Amino acid sequence: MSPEPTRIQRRNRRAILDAALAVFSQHGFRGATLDQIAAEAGLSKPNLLYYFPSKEAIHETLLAGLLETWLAPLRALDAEGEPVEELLGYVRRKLAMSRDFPCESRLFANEILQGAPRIMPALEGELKSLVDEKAEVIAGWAAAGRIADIDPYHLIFSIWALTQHYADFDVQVRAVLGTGRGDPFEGADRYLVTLFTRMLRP
Amino acid sequence: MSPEPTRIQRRNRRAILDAALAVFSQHGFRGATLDQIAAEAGLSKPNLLYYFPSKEAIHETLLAGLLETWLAPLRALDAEGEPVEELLGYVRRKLAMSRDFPCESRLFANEILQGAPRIMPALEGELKSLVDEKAEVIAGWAAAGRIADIDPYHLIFSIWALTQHYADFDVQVRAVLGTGRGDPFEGADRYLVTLFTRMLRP
DNA sequence: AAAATGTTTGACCATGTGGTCGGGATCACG
DNA sequence: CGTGATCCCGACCACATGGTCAAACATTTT
Repeated sequence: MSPEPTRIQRRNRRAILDAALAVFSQHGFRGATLDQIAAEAGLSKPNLLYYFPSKEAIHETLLAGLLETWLAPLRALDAEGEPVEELLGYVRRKLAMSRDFPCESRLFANEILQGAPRIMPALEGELKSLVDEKAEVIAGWAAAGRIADIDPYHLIFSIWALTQHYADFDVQVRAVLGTGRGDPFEGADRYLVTLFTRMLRP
Repeated sequence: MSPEPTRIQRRNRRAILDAALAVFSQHGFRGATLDQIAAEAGLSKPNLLYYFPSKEAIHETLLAGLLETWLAPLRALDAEGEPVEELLGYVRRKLAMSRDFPCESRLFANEILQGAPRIMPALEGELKSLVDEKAEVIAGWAAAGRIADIDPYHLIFSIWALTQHYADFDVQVRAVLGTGRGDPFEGADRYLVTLFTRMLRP
C-alpha cells in the first residue's frame, strides 16, 4: 500500500505538522487557517494539500498522535510501587510534559473546550478505561491505609488540572508572577510536591 | 449623550451578549461567526451590527464585564478572618462560579489560550496587583503559623486550576466519570475541601 | 539521456465572512 | 391619529478561506 516515504515527504510532513500544531493550539480548529499553517511551515498552500487531503486531516493526524503521548505518564503508574512515590512521580512527569510540550497541551485544551467533537469516542473509551483501572489501584492503596483516604477520580482530575494549568495558562501565570520571581515551573514543582505529600500521607 | 436605553435595546443587547458568550466560549474569537451569533440570538446579522459596531466590539464588551466578576471571589478574601476558613470559602465560591457560569470560564480560558491578546494589560495591572496584595496576606498567615508554610502565588494558581478545570474540561470529566458516579461538582466540592484542609493545617 | 515518478506552484473557483446601505416596519408620544 | 425616532432586514460588497487543477520543475530509475 504505502511504501517508505521519501526523505522529502518525511521532512515536509513533519514541517506541516509542527506548523499546524503551533497554529491550531493557539487559535483552535476553526480559528486556524491553511494560509497561516502554510506560511509557518514555509510551504505554499497547494503544497500542504499535496501532503494532506484537507485541513481536517491535518488536525486529525495531530490528535491521533496526541492521545498516546498524553496517557503515557498515567499508564506508567505502577500498582506494585510505593504509593506516594508513584503518585508524586506521575505529578512530576505530567508537569514536565506541560513544560516541554505546551503546544500539545493547548491543542488538547482547545479540543475539549470546543466540546471534544473529534475525540469524544477516545475519551469515553480508551481514556475512561485507563482511568477506571488506575482509580482502582489508588482506591486499593487507600483501603490498605498506604495513602490517606481520598476520591481517586478527583485525585486524578486534580493532577491533570494542576499540571496542565501551567501550560495552558502560561501567559497568565507569567503576567502575575512578573519577571523577578523565578521560573514558574520550578516553583510549581516544589509546590506540587509539597501539596501532594501533605495530602496523601496516611 | 446616551440616555436611558429603551426596553427593546436592553432586551436585544442582552440577547446578543448571551448568544455571543455561548458562541465565543466554544469556538474562540476567530472561530466564532456573526451568523452563528445572530442565529443563536434570534436576530438578523445586520441587526447585530445595529447594536454593536463590530464583532470585535461584542467580544470586548463581554471581556470587560468578565474580569470584575472573575476577581470578585478573590477580592472577598478577608485578611481579618480565620485563615483556613477564608481560603476554603474562596475555593468554594470559585467552584460555584465554575458550576454556575461555565461559559464565562471558557471564554476566559479561550482568551488566555490565544495568548491573552485583548486582556494582557488587565492581567499585568489589575489582576497582578490584586494577587500581589492577597499573596501578602497569605504569606502573613503562614509566617504567623496560622496555616502551613506554602508559596502563596502557587496556592492561588492551584485554586484557579482546580476550580476552573471543572468548567473548562466539563465534557472530559463527565466522559470519564460516566453517568453513574453522581454530579461532578458535588464530588469536587468534597474533594477540594479535604485537599485544602489537609494541606493548609499548620 | 530519457522516461517515469515525485514535488511545487500560480491561477482559479465556490463558498463563507465581516460589514454596509437603503428602505420598510414598528414604536413612543403629542 | 400622525409623525418623528427607533428598529429591522433583504440585498449587496469586498475580501478571506478551503480546496482544485494543469502545467512546470525536480528527482530517481533504467
